[in-house]
Amino acid sequence: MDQPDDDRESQLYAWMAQIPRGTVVTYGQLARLIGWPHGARWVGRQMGRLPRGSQLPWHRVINAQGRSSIPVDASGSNRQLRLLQREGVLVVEGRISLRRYQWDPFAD
DNA sequence: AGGGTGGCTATTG
DNA sequence: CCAATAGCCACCC
Repeated sequence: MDQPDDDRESQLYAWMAQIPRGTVVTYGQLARLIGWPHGARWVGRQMGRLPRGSQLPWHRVINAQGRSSIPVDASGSNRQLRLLQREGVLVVEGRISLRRYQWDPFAD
């Protein structure tokens, strides 16, 4: 039993919109939240295909190792990590402590 | 229609 | 800690 791509997409966006500033989630976590436990890779791909001009916080989505999965940009640094630091997330050796910063959607 | 490829992950050594 | 491995599955030729 599967569901149309549009549903998964809108569910994904809905969850993303809730991720608070200064916190992060993992690809796998989002996949589970939309009821698709093995959809982590698809989630990752979607991050690069977000609607133009969307305000969704793609940068708050990192991998399960607490690292950014995007390549360094032209300036030689990682855009995603810069954005996260700008909102107060501590990045040590290119890594973020999930224990400290991972968003718990059910803690509210 | 079939095989390669990821913005992935949990597990194992 | 890091690296290799084996699952995963929509997408894209």
